[in-house]
Amino acid sequence: MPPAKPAFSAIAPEAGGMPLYRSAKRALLQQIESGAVPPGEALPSEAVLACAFGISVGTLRHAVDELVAEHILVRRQGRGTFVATHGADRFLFQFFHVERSDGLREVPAVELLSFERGRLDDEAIASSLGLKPGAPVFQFNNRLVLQGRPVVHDHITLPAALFKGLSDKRLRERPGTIYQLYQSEFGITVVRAQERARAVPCDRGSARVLGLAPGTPVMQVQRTALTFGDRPVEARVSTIHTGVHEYVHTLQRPA
Amino acid sequence: MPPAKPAFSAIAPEAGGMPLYRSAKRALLQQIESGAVPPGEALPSEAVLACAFGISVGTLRHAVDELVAEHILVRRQGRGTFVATHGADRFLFQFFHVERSDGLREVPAVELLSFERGRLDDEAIASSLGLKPGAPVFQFNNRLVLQGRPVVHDHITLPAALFKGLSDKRLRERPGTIYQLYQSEFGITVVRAQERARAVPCDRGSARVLGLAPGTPVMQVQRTALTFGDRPVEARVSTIHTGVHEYVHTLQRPA
DNA sequence: TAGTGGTCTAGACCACCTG
DNA sequence: AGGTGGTCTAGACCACTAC
Repeated sequence: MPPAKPAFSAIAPEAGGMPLYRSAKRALLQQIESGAVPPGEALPSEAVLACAFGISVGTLRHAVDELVAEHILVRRQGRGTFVATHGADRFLFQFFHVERSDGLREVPAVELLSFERGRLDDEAIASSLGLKPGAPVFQFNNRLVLQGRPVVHDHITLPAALFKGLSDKRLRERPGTIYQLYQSEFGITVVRAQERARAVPCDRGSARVLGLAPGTPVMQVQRTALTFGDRPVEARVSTIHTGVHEYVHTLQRPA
Repeated sequence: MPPAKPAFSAIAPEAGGMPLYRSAKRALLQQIESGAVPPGEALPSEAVLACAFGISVGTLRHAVDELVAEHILVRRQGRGTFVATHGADRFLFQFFHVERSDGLREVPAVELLSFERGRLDDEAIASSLGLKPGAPVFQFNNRLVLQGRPVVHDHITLPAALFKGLSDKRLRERPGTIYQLYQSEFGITVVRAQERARAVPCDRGSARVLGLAPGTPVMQVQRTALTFGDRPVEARVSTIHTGVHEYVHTLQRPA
């Protein structure tokens, strides 16, 4: 069954104790998650939505405000409110934190080094994805190149159940970023991620990928990428050569 | 002159093209920065403020909403709206990102290892603080201990002009976190920070502090802490032993 | 010109906290 | 009981975009 046509029905008043704007937010999220309003598409206008939900425009705006703050919706004055897409811009500012020491940022060039379908044997990855060891997964390795230098080695694990039909060909021939592929080809929108970083001596595999001597200190970042409802969809181990480039982090949003 | 009494006067309508709620936000920020409403104190009620500014309550709330999102104000239902303070809680969740691999977080025990007043000679630190090389600064070293293990070596540089009268005694005898000291003793509120991380071989100094063999891979995090208006107030180099502990980072706020 | 989101108003009632 | 912030309404006008 293809995605159902959007259906914004009146909000059930029996929602116990929950403020109306929360109910409206949940209803909007549900329609977005279900694919009834695909990424890039415009929602009905605020007036129409408020009427459909049986609430005032101000209350609806409160709900939309929160979804905009979470980068799930994007408002464009005079045009409408749109479901967010994974453009290269968003990827760069929200999910890619490596830049040159002088602050230069660019979209990395990606090379697919290996690709295989197999069964999950790493227990840490299994638990971060909420899977049992032995679950079918795709695993592949990428080399990310910035300013002509290999800087990041990514080892990525995806639950096979969520990415049916993924192949090295589709990965190689994708037009944009990996998260754009997840979204456009598999209907999976990454909305959030958690990362844990360590400094480790570079192992032989990453040393070859990055052109380093084994044992060189590198940053190892374990990322779990999450979709709506904090459901994990990707486990990634990034090995970063921080000679010329650095891992950047701003604590609290810029005003 | 001690901090002026709070003066919330009508918003100048000649503020060119700026929305009223932005003007209100600036006016609130100005009163907070100037110390007219010290950290921990309550603002006048929304009704009073709106009346003083000559705007409606809804518009005032819009301004306050943004300051709450930036952790500059805190709302407490039934009590009032307060200027944020640097409690240990806030420090832990906003500025301290080291936790044990299993997720255990705790407030670190801090030991002051050295303290001196001198002149700035590091050019990178000078530029991050917006100072000229040779400017007078305080520099000191801390060891942070978690679960009985030395985990972080901090090297901190403060502009002497902003921290007049700082001494090793006052640092050692402070009751709470360092940022609480900045706020309560020097009127400096850290609202934001930028960090750049690298993996490096541990140098001799940090190796001694952390009880490691020199050359062990460690994370080196350079932080610039900022106050209102993005003015830099602290430069810090943290050297982190990521054997048992990790550096944690969540991309985008939890819903 | 018509439709969208952006700003703003002037109320209302509720939930919570303090006295 | 009285004051606070939290929610909600039903309008208004403006700025921007598309056609």
